[in-house]
Amino acid sequence: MRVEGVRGMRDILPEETPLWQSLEAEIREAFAHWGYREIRVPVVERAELFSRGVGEETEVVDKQMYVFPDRKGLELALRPEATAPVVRAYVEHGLHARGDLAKLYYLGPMFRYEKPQLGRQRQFHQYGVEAIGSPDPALDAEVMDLAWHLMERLELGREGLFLRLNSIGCREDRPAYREALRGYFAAHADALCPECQRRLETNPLRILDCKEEGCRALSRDAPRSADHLCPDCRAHFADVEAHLADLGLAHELDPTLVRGLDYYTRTVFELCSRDLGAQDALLGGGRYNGLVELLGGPPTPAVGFAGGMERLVILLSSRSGAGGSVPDLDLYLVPIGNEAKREGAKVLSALRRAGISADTDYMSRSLRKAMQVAGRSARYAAILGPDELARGQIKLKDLASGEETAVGLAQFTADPRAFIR
RNA sequence: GGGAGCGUAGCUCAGUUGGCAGAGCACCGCGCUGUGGCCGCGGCGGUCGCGGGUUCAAGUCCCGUCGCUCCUCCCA
Repeated sequence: MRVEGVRGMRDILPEETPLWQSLEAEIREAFAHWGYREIRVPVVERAELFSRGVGEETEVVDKQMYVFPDRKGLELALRPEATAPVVRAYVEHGLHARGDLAKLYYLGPMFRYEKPQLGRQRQFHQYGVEAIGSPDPALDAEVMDLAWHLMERLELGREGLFLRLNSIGCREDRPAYREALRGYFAAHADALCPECQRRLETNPLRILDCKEEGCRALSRDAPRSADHLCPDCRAHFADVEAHLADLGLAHELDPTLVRGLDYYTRTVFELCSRDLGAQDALLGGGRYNGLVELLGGPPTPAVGFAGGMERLVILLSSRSGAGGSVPDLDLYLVPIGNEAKREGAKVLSALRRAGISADTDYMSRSLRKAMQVAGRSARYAAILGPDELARGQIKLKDLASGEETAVGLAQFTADPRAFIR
């Protein structure tokens, strides 16, 4: 009986891992240049962290979260996003006590139960930053600048990218806006889906990103959040736009952009690619000035974003010139006969300890076949047989030039770097 | 959540009105006894995604199921 993998959770095979590794390295380096330090939080959290932090009514929590009781009945969840866990850790470890801006980044798997397709898995990988502790609109802009830079660094270029921006106001603005929405939608309640008729009471904001066609049609003419901002929020938004202009970052105002998570306040944004199909969002984020307090910390403003690794992998691997097999090994040992094989194992061990990547055949291949393997996987072949053993030598063959030289076995193992460049 | 398509060898895919499951690549061996890349010959390799049904006979037709992909939606 063959046991298969779980739907929506995929293996990243050795052919792909080099791309993932270089991507991770680029992300880490970019984040470090912007002053962020890595934080690693657990994959499993209490379910209530997300239902309270992200919002009970959000699609992510309500429909997509993996929730399960542990052996003592505690409700746990596989994290669907990392902002809430990072803020939890920030509060729990008193990072706010330093009275400074905490600039944190993370990288890792997230879990959402939804229909898998290209660029959307149930286990997927996100990278993201959280800057916790400042309300400065310049910081909003800096975070977006970092997002842009990351794409430039990956050579995804500006031409296929665009920045969507909106402000959804603060908690004080929300009631008025909510009432405006409620009033608007209530007048057309019979055209709403049953789900949204319920949302009319619980969370009218969510109606704006309902999937039903009827609700979407109504949403197009719904009141806009940007028209319901308090003076402070309006000023903040204007400052953010001014700073973006200073940094040379073009953006599109999108009044329907509300983002799927409840914790956002004021600034929300998405960085999208015109080269991806339906899953065009590369990264999204915004300000969340109420979350730290909501999770038990002092009132603390914050901004951040998160992006999907899978979508970057799609873009990067689809562009030409990706891949191409370069030999992984410095040297491939080809022994002839049992005695050579035993002696060869010692040689290999010495080479590896000297920092030379080396391997040999364990498949009982013929000499010819072993040479073939050497030819495609290494820069040098080392041939060790009865003749060489009798002379205390080993033959080194440069597989690119075909040039072959016999060297003393003892000298070679003592200082292999003198022979392998 | 709604709609459509596709699952055949490790990989890419053929498979006719239902009639002996194939090719290329990869892998292994040989030509070439201890030397890779080119070439030739041979070989290994299959629960035809899974489960039922129709039929003398199913990879092929029907139903279900699982998986993948695409559109829509959402978003990362």
